[in-house]
This record gives sequence, C-alpha cells and structure tokens, in this order.
Amino acid sequence: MFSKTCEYAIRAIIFIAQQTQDGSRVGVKAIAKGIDSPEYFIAKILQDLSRKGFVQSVKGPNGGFFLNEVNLQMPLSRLVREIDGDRLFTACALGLKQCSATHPCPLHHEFALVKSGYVRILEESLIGDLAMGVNSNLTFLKA
Amino acid sequence: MFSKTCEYAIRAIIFIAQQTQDGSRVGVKAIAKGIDSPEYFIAKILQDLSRKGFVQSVKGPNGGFFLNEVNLQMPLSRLVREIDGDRLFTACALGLKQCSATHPCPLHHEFALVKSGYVRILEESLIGDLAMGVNSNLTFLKA
DNA sequence: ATAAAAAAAGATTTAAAACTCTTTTATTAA
DNA sequence: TTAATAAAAGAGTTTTAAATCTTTTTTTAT
Repeated sequence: MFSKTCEYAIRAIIFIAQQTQDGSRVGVKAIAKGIDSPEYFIAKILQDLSRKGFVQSVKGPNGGFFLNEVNLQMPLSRLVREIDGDRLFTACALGLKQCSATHPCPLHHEFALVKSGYVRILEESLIGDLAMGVNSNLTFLKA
Repeated sequence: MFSKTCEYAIRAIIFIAQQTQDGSRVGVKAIAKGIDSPEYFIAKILQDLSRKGFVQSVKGPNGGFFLNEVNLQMPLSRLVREIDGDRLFTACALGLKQCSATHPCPLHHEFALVKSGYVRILEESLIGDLAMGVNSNLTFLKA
C-alpha cells in the first residue's frame, strides 16, 4: 500500500512528535531504534522531510529533529501525498490509465466506497493525535 | 496496491473469460492488445498461471488460452493471494512485523474495517461475473 | 512427413526502490 | 577557538520488480 519510504516516514514523524512534546530534540539513531528502521535510510528520508518543512531540525550537540505546531496538526494525508504522490488517492486498482465512473474498470464501483474510506482516515489522522496514542501505550511504532 | 504482475493477471484472466465464452481460445498477442499490457510480460505471467491451473492452454495452431468452469467461478481473492501473497490481506499498513488488535500500530483499528471491505470485494468478485460486465460494455479492461 | 502456429522454458536486461557509506557543514559547549 | 556532535549533502550499492529476447517443445493442418 505505502512505499517503504512512506511507512518509515509516518512511523518516524509520529515518533518524533511523541518524543519531543517537552521541547527537546531526538536524533537519527534514537529514531531508527525507536521505530526499528534502517538508520541510514531513515536519515535520508528525514533529510528530505526537513527540506520540505514536514519536520524541523537543528545540527550540532543537542541537535536533532522535532515538530512545530503546524506539523503536529498535520493530517497523514499530506505526508503520504508528498511521498507517494496521488497514486493511492486516485489510481485505478487494475492499473488502467483512465478509470472513472463513466469508463470504469471491473472493480471501480466496488472499490470506490472503500477507497474513500482510506482517504478519509488519512485526512482525519493528525500526527499529534497519533503520537498521543503511542504515548499512552495504546498503539506502537515497532513490533 | 496490487503488483503490476497482479494487475495484468486480473485483467488478462477476465479478458480470457470474456473472449472464450463460446469455447474458443485466445492467444497471447490478442490478450496483450486487449488489455494493453506488454506482450512478453503477460506471456510470462500466463505461463505461470497455466502451470498453476488458473488458466487452461493448448499449444499449436488454433491454440491459446481459455478457462474451465471451475476457474470461471473463482473469486479474485484466490488469484491475488497466489500472485501477491497474503500481504494485502494481513500486512500492517505501517509495515510492523507484528500488528494486531492487541499490539496495534497507530492506524490498525481505523484501517481494520475498511481493509476487510477490500477483502470482501475480492472474495465476492467471480471471474465469470466480471467478464460479463466487460462483455456488456459496462466495464473496461483498458483505457 | 513437414511446415507453421502457438505456448513453455530459460536466460537476460532494464528500471526503480531500498538501502549504505563517506564527506561536508553547522552548532554548541568546554 | 577547538573538539565533539549531529544533520545535510553527495555518491554510491544492492535488491526486487518489471520487461524483453531467444530457443525449445507441442500441436495441427496440409
């Protein structure tokens, strides 16, 4: 469903939110460990997210990543769209170049409803809220 | 969502069903054209599906692919499971090795319902039925 | 029997995603 | 003002999926 890059990005951004509620920062190594992802890989991903403003970062001692208020209020859909593109939201399940209500693939109508369910969930899931779930041990970011 | 292999496989099997209702056979070239897929690639995929019994084939002049009664009654879920494995049915959206109601990722509960919707659709969609939709020009297998 | 047709098999090639390593730059605390 | 810390940048490598090409085998019609 999501690319690996996107999976790690989602887990990382929730982890950062959860770890830096107190105004601190969290480093790449801690993140990689906290979400059980390849260290260098998540480093690259965060570098990219930082450039795009989805996460904040500072270099040097006591440096690391954190989230500003705006990003804490961001829905997952924004992040997913940025990383994996519109694919998930608009692409045809059977890969047709164009597939719509007027020119539907054999699964178009059946999937339409359930697909919009996915989208709605991603739009309604705010980073900060998801972080709270992790913080209270209701949900987890690694096995 | 599905791999390319799986997308082409689904489109091809529906196409074969639709084209051979009269007991005839349909060749690789016609299939590739009919579903707008790379010819050599769909050939490989069909070769595999034939070995596994999901489609029937005969070599030589007037040869080609067709479906027996059992396969016409087969739900898409069987095909998808064979090609893409359980991934779609069981894997965690965020890639956690283990993710369940008792050890859920932050999206587990939200996605559980809508995911089961997908599965149900795949289980209820029979090849033969989908082929009828195509046959009556209600649905399409290529743009 | 033989030639043509068509799938099966085998072997590569290409392209994209996933992942790693090394060097540079910025920051901070001693 | 220097050494240590940590992210940024750049440049790979590895792995997997997607796609292609060539040869072989089977079948059928002439």
